[in-house]
Amino acid sequence: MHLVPADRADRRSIDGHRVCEAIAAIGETGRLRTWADRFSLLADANRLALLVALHRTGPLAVSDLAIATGMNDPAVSQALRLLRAAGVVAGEKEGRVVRYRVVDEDVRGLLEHCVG
Amino acid sequence: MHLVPADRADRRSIDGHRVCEAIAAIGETGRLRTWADRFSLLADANRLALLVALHRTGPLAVSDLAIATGMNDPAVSQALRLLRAAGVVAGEKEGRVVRYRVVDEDVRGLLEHCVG
DNA sequence: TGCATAGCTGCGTACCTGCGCAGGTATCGA
DNA sequence: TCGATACCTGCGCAGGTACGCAGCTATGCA
Repeated sequence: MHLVPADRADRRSIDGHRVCEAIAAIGETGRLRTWADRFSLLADANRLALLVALHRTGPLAVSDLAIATGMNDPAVSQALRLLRAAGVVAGEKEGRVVRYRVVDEDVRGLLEHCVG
Repeated sequence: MHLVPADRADRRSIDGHRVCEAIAAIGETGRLRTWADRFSLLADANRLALLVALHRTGPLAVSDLAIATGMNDPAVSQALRLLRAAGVVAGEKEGRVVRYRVVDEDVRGLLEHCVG
């Protein structure tokens, strides 16, 4: 196996065989980047609290989320905008109330995995 | 249930009952913060690549990790220092080579969960 | 038609993060 | 002993992030 790209083939390795194994383990970087972005969305305590609340309680309004988490309204709105842009949550407008819910299955899986 | 803290009890809620459910779902913020910190460690594509390589290949030297990921040596060293400080990886010195491995079981679980 | 409410947006600030560069320390071979 | 190697550290820069404040739009009620 010669999995080391040409631009770094001249570097001396401690164990070339294991380097190739590691490259194979890493696989395509695009997939890792996707997961890193996902983790990045969960890497903030406030956003994580919003997601856990939505995941376990079901659809919730923005101001209710603000009360539950102790955040300010605009902060909740901005966090939800970020999550919505990433396709993690979706909001449904009912009159002047917007109720959000988690729609990304991968994120649901992560939430289940960490907070049961 | 009156789970809304006194400092935000005056805010009007859309559905007070669901707010209390959400607060119960969030639970103690310390646990969420711990998980957010964990996710934060996986939220960088390079760090994630290092962890995946270590998880699936086993103990690896710093320069081999640098070759496998295409990172610079100091960047790998700094990333490993961060992960080591968080108790996620541990290094074992053999002569002038330091081989790292993943020691945090929760992180191992996450790595299994996302990249198999 | 007024007015309060629910939510969104723009902007500025303070903070954090990742990386490259230069230089330092420790170990091994000649 | 001398040099090369493997790794670590300090520093500075560029870029990103989260949040508060002020202001906006839209909906519903009296």
